[in-house]
Amino acid sequence: MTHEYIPAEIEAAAQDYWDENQCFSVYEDPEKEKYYCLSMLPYPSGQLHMGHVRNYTIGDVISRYQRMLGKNVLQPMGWDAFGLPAENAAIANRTPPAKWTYENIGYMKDQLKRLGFAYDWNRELTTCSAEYYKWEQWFFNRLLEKGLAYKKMSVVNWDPVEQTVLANEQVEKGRGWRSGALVERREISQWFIRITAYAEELLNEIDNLEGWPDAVRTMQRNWIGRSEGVEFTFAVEGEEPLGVYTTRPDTILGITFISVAAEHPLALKAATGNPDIAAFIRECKNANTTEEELETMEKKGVPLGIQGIHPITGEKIDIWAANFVLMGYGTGAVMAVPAHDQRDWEFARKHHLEIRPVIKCPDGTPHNYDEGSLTTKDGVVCNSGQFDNLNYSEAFEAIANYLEERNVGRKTVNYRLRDWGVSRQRYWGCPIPVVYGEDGQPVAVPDDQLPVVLPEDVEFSGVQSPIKNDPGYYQTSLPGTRDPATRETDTFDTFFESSWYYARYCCPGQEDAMLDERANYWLPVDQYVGGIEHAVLHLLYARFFYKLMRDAGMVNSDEPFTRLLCQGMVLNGGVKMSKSKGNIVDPQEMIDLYGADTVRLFIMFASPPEQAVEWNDGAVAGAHRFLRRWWSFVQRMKTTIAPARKQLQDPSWSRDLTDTRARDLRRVTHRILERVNRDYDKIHYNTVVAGAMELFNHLEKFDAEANAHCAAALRESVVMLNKILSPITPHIAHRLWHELGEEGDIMDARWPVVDREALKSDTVKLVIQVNGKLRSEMEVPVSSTRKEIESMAVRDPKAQRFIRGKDIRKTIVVPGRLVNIVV
RNA sequence: GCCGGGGUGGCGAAAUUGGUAGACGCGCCAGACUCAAAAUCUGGUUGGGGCAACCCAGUGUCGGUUCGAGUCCGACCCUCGGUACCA
Repeated sequence: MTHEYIPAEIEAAAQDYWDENQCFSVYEDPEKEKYYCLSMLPYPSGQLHMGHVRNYTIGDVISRYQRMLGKNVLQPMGWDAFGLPAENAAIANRTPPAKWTYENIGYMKDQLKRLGFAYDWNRELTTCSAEYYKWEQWFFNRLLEKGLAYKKMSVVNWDPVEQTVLANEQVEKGRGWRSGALVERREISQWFIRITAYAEELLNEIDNLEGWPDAVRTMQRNWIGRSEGVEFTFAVEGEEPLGVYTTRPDTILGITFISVAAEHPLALKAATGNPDIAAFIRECKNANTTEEELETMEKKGVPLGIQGIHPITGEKIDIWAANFVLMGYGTGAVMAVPAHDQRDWEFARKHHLEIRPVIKCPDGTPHNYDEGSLTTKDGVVCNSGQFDNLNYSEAFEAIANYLEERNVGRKTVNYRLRDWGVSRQRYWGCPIPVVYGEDGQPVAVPDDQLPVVLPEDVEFSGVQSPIKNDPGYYQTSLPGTRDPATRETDTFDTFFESSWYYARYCCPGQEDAMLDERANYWLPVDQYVGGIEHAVLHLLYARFFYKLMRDAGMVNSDEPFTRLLCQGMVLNGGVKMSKSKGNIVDPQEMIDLYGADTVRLFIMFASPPEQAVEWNDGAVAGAHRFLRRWWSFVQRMKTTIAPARKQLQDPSWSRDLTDTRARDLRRVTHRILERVNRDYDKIHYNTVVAGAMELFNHLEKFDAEANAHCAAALRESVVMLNKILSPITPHIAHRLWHELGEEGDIMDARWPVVDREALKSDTVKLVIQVNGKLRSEMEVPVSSTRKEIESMAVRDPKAQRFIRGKDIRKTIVVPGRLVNIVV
């Protein structure tokens, strides 16, 4: 059997062909409609995992489909090469991060090639190369010039044993994951990018992102968290006034205490003469910095013995230090209204603080806080003097105006979004291009001295960043002088690299600029594909960065990603594949065993792209079985259907097709095609594959040898099915295309179009329901009127059994679907 | 805690978005081929009842709207993603 299905041979041959003919290299062609399909670039962790395979197969199917629709398709690939895992590997293997990273890239690139992805490899980029990050440093200088980059104190996880900053991921139950030491909150000076200056635009433009999943749009809206409220101050004797922000000014008369962060100046000052407060502040340092931790930990506090003066009543309100308030988020102080806020209520109950209701219960019942009958929703104000009986918006206005007139407050818009902290105290990242003079003031490294190159040949044995201990790196001079200076040894957050890589793909080889005019041919990205875990951070930073580039005149659209698809995870045994769970299925083994087409087919078939997919060895074998059957079917039939090739080139070939069997096959084929095309457009590839299998089941049962009409009909279906499968299983499709004697390459073939004539049928099947329950079905002429359908349904013998002896109250006819008789 | 998803046969899922619940595949059962097994092919396969035609129940739980609900509304349970230094 020379015509056995041997994927290894077929796939290697197809890949060589694509490589040699540069089939996926694309150029700007103003004559053609462009389509930019982008998959999130991988972190080069060592090997591809199934999540990558799924992500990139989805992107590849989209790209190949769009190409067959006649578009000029760009699909690039690159490496998100900076990051923490390289440092961990360096410690574990005593390999410098750069070496480890480049080796991984080499291996993973080979794996990607073996999966047959239609990438334009000429545009490959690696974010840890100085050619790439040079432009990041250059752009940072532009942000400095505009005042969009600045320094401020900010909290980090400090490991007192290793004397280093830990990522949240490196903190386990409050302890450093290697040292086991209790982690401390520590404030250090860090670089920030002013994303809050773009908060309004980032929020408003979410409305225009119609090609994005609603879930992501909602999450981004909530993350930005625009609120309208009032900001006002409490006078504090001998101190600066204490500012707070609230969205509930209607409850201001219910304030019974104020909480400030443990790091707040008022707390620190109070601690000097009070060991209890000092101890509490020390205790607060032993906490993680995550929001989750902040919100779920036990709420603790101590009174500072100082009071703020209520701006309306003039009452003295006790100020507490609390562990759930963080310095640096807002003012570091919050007002507390325990009668109408769950957290404040719990805190007040614990510390026996006054609970003063100022909003009437909705049903008029009295407040009973021992039972916890808490009104947290807005309502009618009470116990608030002149503001009594106002509703929420009236009270909001009246109280805001009151504070504004007395110059102690004002209405304001607030965002939950905080500025983007980009400093990382790590080695394996892009150096922040700044030096510090002897006065400690930061000075930008001039453009002509960029890039500031990260030394790659380093000893990395401990957890400390090697460049922080390397005078050869950090000792320098102030630009344009001989004055000694010290380099910034922090590096950028790796989200910096992934915020603009999609634009750089458009400008391969450009050494003199960050981007050039080619970017505006390809951008914005038409379809972005990646994991839902990036719903907020990466996708928000990338949107922000794009607007920064727009305002720097480098791109001329407002949003980087027109459509977004978030693929689900790959699970095994109901949980995510991971090393720690020991449930990893190695894509390489699967490719070796079955071939890339089988792996691609399985992963597209098993689940809709947005949903989690469960790995199933048996189903993979099933996908392979299908390809083998399809392959041998074509081998068996290709001679029979060969003579019809010329005939099918005439667009009106089917007009003379009189054989009923041939016409039936065409009806089935085009009905399935109609569904398949719809599903391709909607990126429902699991049902595309189901449709392909269904069509194939029909073809296998079809007798093509009956006559020439049947042979022609089968040829149409076979060629069509090969096209339908080709974006998903491109190698076998490429080969069979040639075996079928078709011209050119299938990747440039025209996508099949539904023949409306072929769909036509004389009759239609209708379901008969009685009281909404299925009781019978009937075949009626398509031309039947509503009346005719009703009377046929009522006379139907099976339906009669449920109608007889009862009054027909009404009859509902849904054309083409059903009749429901209500008795 | 907060924000956002998801719960449908033994399993992955489908259902033209309010109109036949379970397409397609996996698994399983039976049969064919074989000395036998594997592979392959054919048929069956939501559960319960019935010789059968058929009947009843059924889409996480409870309630509601509707001629009709997996789909819409309300409450709840479980689970997954994110939570600003994992990427």
